[in-house]
Amino acid sequence: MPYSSRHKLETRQRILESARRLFNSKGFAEVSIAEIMDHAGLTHGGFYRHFRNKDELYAEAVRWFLCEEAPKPWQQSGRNAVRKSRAQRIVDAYFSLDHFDDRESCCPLIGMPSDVARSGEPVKEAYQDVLGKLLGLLQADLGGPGARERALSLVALCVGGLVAARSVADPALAQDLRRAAYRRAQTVLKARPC
Amino acid sequence: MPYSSRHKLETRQRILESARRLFNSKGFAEVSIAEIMDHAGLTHGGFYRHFRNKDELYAEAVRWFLCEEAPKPWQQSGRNAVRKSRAQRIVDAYFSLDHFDDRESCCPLIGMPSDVARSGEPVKEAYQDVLGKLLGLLQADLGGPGARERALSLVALCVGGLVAARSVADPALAQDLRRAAYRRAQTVLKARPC
DNA sequence: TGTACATCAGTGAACGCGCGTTCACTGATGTAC
DNA sequence: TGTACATCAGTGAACGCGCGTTCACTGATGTAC
Repeated sequence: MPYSSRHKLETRQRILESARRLFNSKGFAEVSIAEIMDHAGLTHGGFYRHFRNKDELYAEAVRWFLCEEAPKPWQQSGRNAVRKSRAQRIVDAYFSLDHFDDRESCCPLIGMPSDVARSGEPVKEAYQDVLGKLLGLLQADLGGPGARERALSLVALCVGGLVAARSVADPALAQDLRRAAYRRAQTVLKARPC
Repeated sequence: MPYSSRHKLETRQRILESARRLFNSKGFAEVSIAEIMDHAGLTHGGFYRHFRNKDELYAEAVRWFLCEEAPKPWQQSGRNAVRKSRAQRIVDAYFSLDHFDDRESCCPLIGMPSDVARSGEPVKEAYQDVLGKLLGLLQADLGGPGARERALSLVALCVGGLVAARSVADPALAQDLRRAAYRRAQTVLKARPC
């Protein structure tokens, strides 16, 4: 079996990374396989050595966000943010202006939600894996009896605050939405529900 | 000028209604002009008597949700829900299972957010008109100094709670997300931020 | 160690298809007389 | 009131294009000897 399996794996990962970025910023239907392969430094024909079809790639690309070597904002063990809990750091990173602006590399939870809602089960499962990961991190960190409930509403605030803000024409309104959701998330983080 | 202007307006509205439903449930790129015209009882060629192109239709279709004769859930003056404030009724309707399930006729805020985020200014302006309408209703009803801030976080919870729930494979998790966001919205409705 | 071979990742032309858009035409109907 | 006409909403064939997918081929490289 020539071409080491390591070589094939690396190529596959380049395709996935290229796909993740393009799907995130342009959406499923607006990205062609040729474009994805081109960004991965390949030609379109080779695609089918790695994936069965475009739909399979989509599900894998969503999930790829979890496996990616590149550190997620909330995984950077913030050495200069010693006082902050991990949940606090996750929420800070999620609502940050950088994350809002980064259409290519942002979390797929905010990059492609309505496309996923209209996709098949495999894609929704991949989305759920990402959402479950975030939910689990938050819940574990919050602890206590209401942890899951609080984590769920934090996820809703994260997704809604950024998705709505991105879909609005006026930048001032967008920032108001993002910041209001962020402040509300702070109250969820800091206190049990009133 | 044969064919009364009333006739042309009615045809235009049939196209908009058809487009709104199809864009909501399938997304911008996944719907063809022929399909929209077919659902409106017309053939594709006549489309360009009413709209300049598909993009223009998209923006108009988002905005059409506001003008539509069909009553929005939160506009039904609930005669049998006398005790509830209008803001309360809006939030109840928004998070209802019916609204969650209705992919065709749901609010475009939750039907097409990520498509809109990737579209041009006219589409974002239309989305903003809808979001602004909801925001204004909530804010006016809440009243007081923190009203806008609370209304903004309610919108984030509405959008995030339903959009995330729709993109997840496990129905139980979807309902957990929807209900947790709803309960959190109740605390925002009932009390000033802690 | 060196060589012949088999494998299969990657190439690029080709395919059929559906799309957005255009256009010559039809025919229903408001208006002028 | 009745009729001829002009307008333009709606039709459906046609266009060029880019897409997902297939396939015969190339050539790099791991393995067997």
